[in-house]
Amino acid sequence: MNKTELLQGTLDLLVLRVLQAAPMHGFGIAQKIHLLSADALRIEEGSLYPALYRMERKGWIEAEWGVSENNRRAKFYRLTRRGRQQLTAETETWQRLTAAVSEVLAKAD
Amino acid sequence: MNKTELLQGTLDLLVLRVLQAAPMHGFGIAQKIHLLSADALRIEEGSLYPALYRMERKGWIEAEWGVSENNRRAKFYRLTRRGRQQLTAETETWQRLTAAVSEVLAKAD
DNA sequence: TCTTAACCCTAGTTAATCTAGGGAAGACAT
DNA sequence: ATGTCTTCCCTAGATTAACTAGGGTTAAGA
Repeated sequence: MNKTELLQGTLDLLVLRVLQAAPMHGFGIAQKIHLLSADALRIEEGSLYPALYRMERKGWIEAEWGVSENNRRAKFYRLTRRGRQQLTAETETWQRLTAAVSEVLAKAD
Repeated sequence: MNKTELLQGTLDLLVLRVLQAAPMHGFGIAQKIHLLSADALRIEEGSLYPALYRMERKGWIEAEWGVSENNRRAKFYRLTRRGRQQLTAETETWQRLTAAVSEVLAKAD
């Protein structure tokens, strides 16, 4: 079935949402998503870092090097204003599309 | 934002579900999804036919040529037993993943 | 000193969907 | 009869997200 453990298109949404709560480094973002989803969502680093780079390039997030809770060098990301707008838009799209799929699943007969 | 009007990975699920309700030809499947979703989901023919071909190759659906309601030559698809199993599995995956995403969206703070 | 864990990164692959076409044939109006 | 519209099917090539499968550095702890 799905090799990807993620619905394509949701990674950006998840990352934006987590960063809205608080600035965070990449590794921490992945951990938080994993934790909040009760193990259901697992973000591969090979997916995450390219995604962060993409989003930075689009101006949705900004990075700054710092030191993590574990005293490691880490790159902290935070939402920009455009990132907040993007989050709003993607959240709406997500709601609309999942509602639509649910409708089809429910009413197909 | 999303250029695709679909969450990737949901097309198979939608098609399987519609075919579970009744055998149908490709064009009709697209119409039915469009209708049931109240215009929110639109399946491009360039996405649909390759998807039907993939699913037939995987043994989830079977095709037979016939004549449509409008007296046109049309290829009617129906679910196989394995297609029904696949539908069950994909429905579960869908529920699990959307629930997980919702959790993250809700509890990130 | 060695291992493990925390952190970051990238090249290349895979695969789903879209774009942008093409074509045949029935229906219907003129 | 001609032309146009609609229904139905199909495909090549592009795009792009996410994955696989690596690689590397450095702090902590045994």
